[in-house]
Amino acid sequence: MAGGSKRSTIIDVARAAGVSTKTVSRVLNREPHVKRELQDRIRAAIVELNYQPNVLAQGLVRRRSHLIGLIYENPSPSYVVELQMGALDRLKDERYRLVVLPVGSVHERATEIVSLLRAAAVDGVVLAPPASDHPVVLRELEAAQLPYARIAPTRMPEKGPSTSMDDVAAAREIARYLLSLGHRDIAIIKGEPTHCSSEARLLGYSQAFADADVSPRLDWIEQGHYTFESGLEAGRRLLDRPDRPSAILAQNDDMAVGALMAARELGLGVPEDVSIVGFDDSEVARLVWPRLTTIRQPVFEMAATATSMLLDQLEGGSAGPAQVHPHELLIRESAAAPR
Amino acid sequence: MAGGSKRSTIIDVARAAGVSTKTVSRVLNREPHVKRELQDRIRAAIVELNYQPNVLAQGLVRRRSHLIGLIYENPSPSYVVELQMGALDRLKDERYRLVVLPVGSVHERATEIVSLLRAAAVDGVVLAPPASDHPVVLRELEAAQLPYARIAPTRMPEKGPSTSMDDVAAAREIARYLLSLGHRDIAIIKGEPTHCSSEARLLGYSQAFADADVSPRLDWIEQGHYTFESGLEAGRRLLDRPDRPSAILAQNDDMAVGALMAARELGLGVPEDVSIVGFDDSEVARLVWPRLTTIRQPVFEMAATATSMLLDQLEGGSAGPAQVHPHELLIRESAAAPR
DNA sequence: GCCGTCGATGATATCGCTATCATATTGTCA
DNA sequence: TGACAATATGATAGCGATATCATCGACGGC
Repeated sequence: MAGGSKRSTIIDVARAAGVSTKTVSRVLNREPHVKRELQDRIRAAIVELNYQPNVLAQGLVRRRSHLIGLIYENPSPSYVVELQMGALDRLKDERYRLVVLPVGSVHERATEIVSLLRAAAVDGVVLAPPASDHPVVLRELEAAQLPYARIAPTRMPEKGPSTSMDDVAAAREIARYLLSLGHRDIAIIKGEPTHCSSEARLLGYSQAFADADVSPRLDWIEQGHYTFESGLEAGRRLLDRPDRPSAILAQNDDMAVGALMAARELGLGVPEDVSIVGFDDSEVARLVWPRLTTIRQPVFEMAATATSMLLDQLEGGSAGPAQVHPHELLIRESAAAPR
Repeated sequence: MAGGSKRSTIIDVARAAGVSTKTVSRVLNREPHVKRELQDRIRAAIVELNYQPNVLAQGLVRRRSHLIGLIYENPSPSYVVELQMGALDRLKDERYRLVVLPVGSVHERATEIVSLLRAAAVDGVVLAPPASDHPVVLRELEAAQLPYARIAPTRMPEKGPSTSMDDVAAAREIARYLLSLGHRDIAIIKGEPTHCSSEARLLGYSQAFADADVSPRLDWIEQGHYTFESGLEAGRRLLDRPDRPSAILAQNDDMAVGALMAARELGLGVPEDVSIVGFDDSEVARLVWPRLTTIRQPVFEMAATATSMLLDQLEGGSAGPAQVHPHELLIRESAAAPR
């Protein structure tokens, strides 16, 4: 192998092949009008010298860093990893790279996000909830002319390209499932209030209740934060009372697992004494016992599509319409008919 | 706010402040020999124009992209996220950004990793297992003169800066714990064979067995792959036999949860009928019931320290000695004395 | 046979910044 | 007070690529 200790430049390649740098550049970028024979000679020189173009120099002149940012806040590892995998899957054969930019709280530092992105020199950004729903973030992004694609927004559908699932329909579906099992005393554990998805899911639940002529009890609606701990506490409050519900709708799996744990603490069997369902189909949903009945959220697909949309924009194409990915009700063992 | 649609350059700032670009550059980079009054004027111009230096241009001239790569293969989301959080925590106040580079199988594409890194234009790379243990990867990295820092290597301790935990001692400790509860019929579920940690942990187990004069049964050693599914299958094989073990040492938590599920399928109570312990203290360890007795692996700390070591190298400092972070035996409910 | 077009190549400016060196201006000490 | 160092600033040349424009043949049509 060529063991040169210093990286070779386009000039070295040009010299080795006996042509101008521009011609090398033409070959590199697959521009037309270079004779076959010359191309071969240049390609050989590139291999010989183990040449790889300097991405920074390319970026400087093309005004493009080939860096894509991914903004998220979600604390659930499996959600985050799915998100990243989806984005990376789309980037695999491109020369774009992914810079991860978790933000402690999008809500609190919405105005800082743009300068974070500018400092990171990304060409564009994929926004996961709740950043994808934040008006300030979107406004600043537009002011800074930074292309973006939104994952699972619930508001302002006209703003920028987006990929989503139908949160309302999904929530309605899982609530209807509980109702179909015969449950009428159904409690709800809501997610983080700053995430709009929690409102959308709540709406879906209410629609299902209305369809079944069941009126939800307000004192059975608990506020959580999409975390295991908040689910545990909410579960304790709901289940440790004489008039406890026969089923719990948790707005994500982590909280559902928390509620599961609360039931266990109180000696209640799931699903015999209380049914518990989640939302997301995160990894734990399959790992706990009983395995959670839940809604599979197409996180990977949404991330991949959003990344695709962003790339289209960066390459000068059009945004394309919002794309909705299908969800799926996964029936497992954590819910059954009430006794 | 300055609403200029085009980004301003250092030239604009220089013009606005009535100085040369070099002087602006000096202020930007905190070089000495600029009068207080001038500094203030330049800073004001920077704010006024909302100027942020072009990272690509800086990188081109400084031969530095300010990008750090993170290579990992581990399929466990909570491990990956911990790793990233640790690295990001250290990078928070630096101007380096993190590019995530998951690799399907380090073992299969060891030689491609360097060209992947060169294409990504990273200044250096943090290697998580098993890349941190792979001789080919390390050799190629050195040939390419790409600085690296290793997380949790088990071999070749002299190669490059590294942070680790004492896998052997940790494994010995958790095995000793099972022995101290009175278990003698102990099975083992091993992890991915290409990861050296699985050998180290096995060694630790054997040391504990030897200390207690217990000889391990070879037919109670199952091969897994650090995944839930492999743990489930191994658990089924181990527990569905007349001479089943009274305890299982799983080499990570995902497999331990799999074994837990297998026990449940077979109607065995944990820990009454069989004790199961894991390794890692990943998120699920606290979410399942019974919660897993396990070893807390200081992943976050190792990642943060490794990143720190890499940064030191990049800034011209020395590598520093290998650093060992303490692990911790976490006693929860999944293990008890045998009946 | 002349002009226009297209194909193939090279020379050079430029992207936005920093390094280097040159050039004042001031301060210090024998 | 002169010499020399230290401070303060600017002019200019790159970093390594690409874009633009110029150049030079070859070809085809009338």
